[in-house]
Amino acid sequence: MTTSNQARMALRELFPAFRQTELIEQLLAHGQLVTLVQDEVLLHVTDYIRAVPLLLQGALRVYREDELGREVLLYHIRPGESCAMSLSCALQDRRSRIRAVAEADTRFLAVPVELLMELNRHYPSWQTFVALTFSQKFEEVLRVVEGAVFQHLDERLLNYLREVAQLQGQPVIIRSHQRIADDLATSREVISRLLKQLAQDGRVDLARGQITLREAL
DNA sequence: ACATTAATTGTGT
DNA sequence: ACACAATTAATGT
Repeated sequence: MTTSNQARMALRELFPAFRQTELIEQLLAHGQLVTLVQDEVLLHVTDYIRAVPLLLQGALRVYREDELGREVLLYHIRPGESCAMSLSCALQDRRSRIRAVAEADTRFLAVPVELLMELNRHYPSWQTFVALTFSQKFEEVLRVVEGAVFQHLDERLLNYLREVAQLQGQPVIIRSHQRIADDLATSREVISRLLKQLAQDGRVDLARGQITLREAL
């Protein structure tokens, strides 16, 4: 089967940590290939997590959301990576309080939670991968915390724009000021004013619903 | 092509 | 943060 072979190749390439062929075959046998278009919502706050994603292509952004509405961008998941929160939830059989959205057109292998214990028991390279995922995502969350505490908002905004541009592989970001404000947990007016500053400084070009970063990716 | 409406962005307090 | 103005895009006729 072509899709299955493509997935096999992608897994080998992107997850070199999975040494054993048998592990890869297990993942392919029980996992489900999922494709998302840009901005498609993969997971709502109230959802139970039924699978752990292994990213093959594109990117997911993961938010933590509180009781009513306020949300924080936690981290991104790129090809070759997985999601610490879904692993954590699967492990504890708890609800996620998390929202996941496709940052670009995205493809991943969804590994059902029932399989996780099994993988842990039999495959040391899986255990290593899980540990690595936790450590990686922990670092990313720390960076968010650092940013929130130490950095000024204009720097955070620039970093945000750079990250988005990089993830989707082009400097043109189609996104309203409101959306950005939500991602950075601030108000739309503030973002509008900062963006105007950035435009005056020649760092971005602005158009309605669209921001272009004037620097190399 | 024109008018109407909705969405986004700008600005003063 | 809120209120409102101004601008631009989308939609219907």
